Amino acid sequence: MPEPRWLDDDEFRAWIGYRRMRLLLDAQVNQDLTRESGLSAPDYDVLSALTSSEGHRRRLTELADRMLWSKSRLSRHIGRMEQRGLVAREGCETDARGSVIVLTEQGLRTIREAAPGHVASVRRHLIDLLSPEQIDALGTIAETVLAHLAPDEDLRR
Amino acid sequence: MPEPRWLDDDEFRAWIGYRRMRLLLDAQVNQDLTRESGLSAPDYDVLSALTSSEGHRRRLTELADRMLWSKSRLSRHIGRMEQRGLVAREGCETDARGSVIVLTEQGLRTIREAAPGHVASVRRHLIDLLSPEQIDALGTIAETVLAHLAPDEDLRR
DNA sequence: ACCATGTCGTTGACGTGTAAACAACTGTGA
DNA sequence: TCACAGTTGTTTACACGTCAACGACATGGT
Repeated sequence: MPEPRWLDDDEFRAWIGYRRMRLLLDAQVNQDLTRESGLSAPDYDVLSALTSSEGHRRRLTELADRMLWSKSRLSRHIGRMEQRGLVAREGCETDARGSVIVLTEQGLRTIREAAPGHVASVRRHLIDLLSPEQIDALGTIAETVLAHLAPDEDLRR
Repeated sequence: MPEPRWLDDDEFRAWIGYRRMRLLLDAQVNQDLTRESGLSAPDYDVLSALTSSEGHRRRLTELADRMLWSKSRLSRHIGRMEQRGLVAREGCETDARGSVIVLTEQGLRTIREAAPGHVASVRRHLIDLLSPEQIDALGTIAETVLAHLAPDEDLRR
C-alpha cells in the first residue's frame, strides 16, 4: 500500500466538478451541434482540422497525430464521411502506401454553415458564463496539464 | 445567419485547452486505473456510487439518475460487472419490476484496493500540478457551468 | 374491479471505438 | 542490389453505447 494521501474538500470539489462538467457540457454541445448541422462532434473535429490545413488536405497519419486519434479510428471515420460526401480520399504521390484526405466542396460548405451555431453553443454553455479571469484561469490550467502530459509535442490547433 | 460573434484569443485558448486536456487527462487517468486495478473508468464509477450508498445497494434507476447514465447503459454494464462478480442483482421488495444492484464482497475489496492508486493518479496528473487558487478556480468554474446546465437537480456525489 | 397511462428494467438492431493482424510499400545498411 | 525492419492504411473481431420497442408491473381515476 503506497501513501493514501486523500483529496481534501477543495480538491475533491475540483475533481468531481471537472468530471460532471465534462459529462454535461460535452453532451449539451454535441447535441446542439448535431441538431443544428447534422454533424457529430468527431465529424466537426475532422472537418475543422482539414479546413485549417494547406490545400484543405492532409495525410491520414498526420491528421491522426494532430487530432490524437488512432489511425484505425480515423480510417473508419473517414470512410463514413466519404460516403456522405464530406471528404474524399486521394492517393499520395510520394508514398504509394499513403492516402491523402481532402475536404470536398460540400464538406467546406457544411462546416462553414455549422461553425457560427457551434461557437454560439460553446459561448452559451461555457464561455459567456465565465469572467475574463476565469477564462484565463481555465486556459492556464489546461496548458499546465498538457505540458505535463505531453511535454515535447506541439499540441496546438 | 445569426450573430457570428467569434471567440477571441483567450476564449479560444480556454476552449481548445479544455478539449485537449479532457482528451489527454482522461486517457491517462483511465489507463493508470486499468493497468493498476483491472477496472475501467465506468467500472470505478459504478463501484464508487454503490460504496457510498446505504447498504451498498441501490435501485437501478436511482443509480442511473445519480450517475447521469441511461438505464440501458447501466443495465448492460451491470450485466458485465455481475459476470465478473463485482456486483449482484436482487429483486426489489416493494416493486416487482425493480431490480436492486448490490456491491459484492469482491467488489468492495476491488475498489478499496484500487482507490489509493487512483487518487494518486489524479493527484499526479492534475491536482498536484495546480496551486490552491487554481484548484478553487476549477471548482468554481465547474459549479458555474453545472448550475447553468442542470439548475434544479442536486448533482452532488 | 377495471382500464388507461406511465414506469421499470431488459433486449435487439445498429453505430462506433479499440486491439491486433495484415498486405503493401519504404528506406537503410551490408 | 538486396534482404529486412519499420511504416502506412485497412480490416477483422470484439467491446461498448444509443435508440426504440418490449413485457411486466404500478398507479390513479372512474
